[in-house]
Amino acid sequence: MNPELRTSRPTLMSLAGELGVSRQTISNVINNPEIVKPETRDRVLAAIAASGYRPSAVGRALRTQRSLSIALRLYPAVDGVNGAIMDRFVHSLAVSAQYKGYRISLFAADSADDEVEVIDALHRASSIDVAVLTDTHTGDARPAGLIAARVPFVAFGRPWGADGSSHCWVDVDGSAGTESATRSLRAGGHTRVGFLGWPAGSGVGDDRRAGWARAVSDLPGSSELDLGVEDGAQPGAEAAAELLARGATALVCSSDSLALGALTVCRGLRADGRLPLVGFDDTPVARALGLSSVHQPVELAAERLIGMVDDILDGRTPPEPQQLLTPELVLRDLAPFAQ
Amino acid sequence: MNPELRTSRPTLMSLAGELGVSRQTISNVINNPEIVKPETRDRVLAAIAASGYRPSAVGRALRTQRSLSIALRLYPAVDGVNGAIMDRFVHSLAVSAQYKGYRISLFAADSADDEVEVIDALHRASSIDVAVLTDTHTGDARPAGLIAARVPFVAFGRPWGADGSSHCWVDVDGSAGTESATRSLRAGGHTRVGFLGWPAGSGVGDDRRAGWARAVSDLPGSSELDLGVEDGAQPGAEAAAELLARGATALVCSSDSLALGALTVCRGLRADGRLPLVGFDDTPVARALGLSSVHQPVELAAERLIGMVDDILDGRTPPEPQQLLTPELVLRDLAPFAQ
DNA sequence: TGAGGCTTTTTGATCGATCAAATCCGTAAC
DNA sequence: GTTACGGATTTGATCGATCAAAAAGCCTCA
Repeated sequence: MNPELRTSRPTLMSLAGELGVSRQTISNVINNPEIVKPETRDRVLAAIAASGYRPSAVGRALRTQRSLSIALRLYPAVDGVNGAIMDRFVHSLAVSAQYKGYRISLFAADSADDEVEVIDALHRASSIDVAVLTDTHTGDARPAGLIAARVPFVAFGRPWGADGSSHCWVDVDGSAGTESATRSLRAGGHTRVGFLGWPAGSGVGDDRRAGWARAVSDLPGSSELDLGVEDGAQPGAEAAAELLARGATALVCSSDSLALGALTVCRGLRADGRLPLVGFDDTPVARALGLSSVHQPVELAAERLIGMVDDILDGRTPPEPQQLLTPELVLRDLAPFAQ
Repeated sequence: MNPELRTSRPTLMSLAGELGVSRQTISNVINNPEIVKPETRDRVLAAIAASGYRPSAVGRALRTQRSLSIALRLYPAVDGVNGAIMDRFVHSLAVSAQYKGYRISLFAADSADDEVEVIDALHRASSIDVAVLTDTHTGDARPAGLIAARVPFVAFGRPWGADGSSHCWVDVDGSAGTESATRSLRAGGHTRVGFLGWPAGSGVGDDRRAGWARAVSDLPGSSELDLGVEDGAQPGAEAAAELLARGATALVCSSDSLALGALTVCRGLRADGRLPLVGFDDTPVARALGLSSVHQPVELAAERLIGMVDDILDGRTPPEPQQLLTPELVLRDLAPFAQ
């Protein structure tokens, strides 16, 4: 290790020596100001400000047995337009965490099992107090794994298919988003609204499909206007063409990737500048092209998750351990250059 | 704080007691295995494995004065197609850091000054050992600020306009990327290759422009085929139209955002499936659309930066404190749906 | 004068590791 | 048979904070 870098920072002891008070008094000024005599407090605060003293997070963590760090797995950049939603989430989480005095500690993993293993290892090493799971899916083994390892955690995403009350989570109601998108298209006069989604079986995908289905349940023949394909622009374009051939005049998609693909095919459907096409996730591409999309309130989700973390670590039971947030439909006119 | 969560993890002391050896012996097995008698070592290793013991990162950090944490500022998700490059970088950094035993600690900031302040505070609190700067630009005050605060750091990006040897950095040679893109278009027969970039003045933008300029310096009249506009698809489309009007038959762009805008305008220039149009950053959108682009080796950059961090913290002088990496041109045929 | 009850401050112990130095032990040399 | 040596292991001190409890200071009142 490099000794040159060991800039001798002030410590409770060094500050106490200079000030002629005990270390505990300074500690109290920081953690329990109300029990210190006002004059003493002011004198100490001035000295703290002058010296630039900051309590060592390490010393504190050792004594209190709290690292105030939150583990978050970073997935490899996905090969598609989506994933941008995760950027926003990670940033929001960093902001909320910082605000409440926590730090986000990143890690990478090769698989779900590996993820649990890494989290467990970080936790056993007291590097982190708690983990945040993202991208929950049907048959997700991570919650059970973490419970077995006794690592506290919260999830961004419902425990699809499993018991929803076994742990804390926040999720966005995707079906509300697609339902709102579908009804908006119907309000525009469309009676043949198709759904361009993923193959049945994924929790998120089925949920988004369900919202569309609710909104078209009174329209006969709608079940033919439902296609499930792999995510991506090319599959989206092909499936969109098929849906139009079956008579659809408007489309709701499970992702902006699919919508991007559908864009070209749907150009003919344009009324005014707006396309009867709605994507999902409100990614930068959708904004750039002027594509309508469903916007997830990830900032809010992050804030709620950090609130739960705070409750858990302080020994409180989160008042609302499971929260479903409502997304917002963003309607846009196609960008001039894309028309 | 919640006492229920204090699962009493094994410690050096508890393990030592059960095994009948001293704590230091176990410590040695972990940190200096070669000085421990093989039989003892095996016995200790078995006990470590059985108990699931992991050295407390906190205890270790307190003693060694090294947190093994690296600060990284997370920018708000930018409103554009770009920024995706940062995703890849952050992920790569997490991977490389983890591999070398470091952790990435995220934080958010409102401004450059705030960023320096937060980093300094984290450093004074011993939460981090070192910081990684990204998005360096002309007139960047952060390096000087961190040097003044005596916080070690490395940068992803050159110190544009400033002394390049004052600190460690890794950057990608943007001009080599645009030059290669331009030469590739010329090899395809084009003699009127335009450059669609940003207004002069930004280090990154001027560098990318310079690469194009080098590659067309022998073609008279090329200087008219250079436009600088704000980043974005709409400005890109408008500027592309103007360049074509001036006689350009091929375009090299400073970003995939600009290229996305140019895409529509350039459709007529297509020869076979490939467009004489090259973007920059190789973002997911470019891949989705089948747009040629310049790919930055961010994984390598991250690896090199972590290597430098490792050198700095261990008191070594990095053998190559400033590194310029070469990007790679990725040529693609337009996706069928986008044609 | 000094005992009692506050408020305010200080002292001792502890969290879990590593460094540095001391001790232990078996073997070889004189 | 004692000394010296080198490998293996153990002991004491320390990193920087907080908790818990003791001590000190101050005012009141008998």
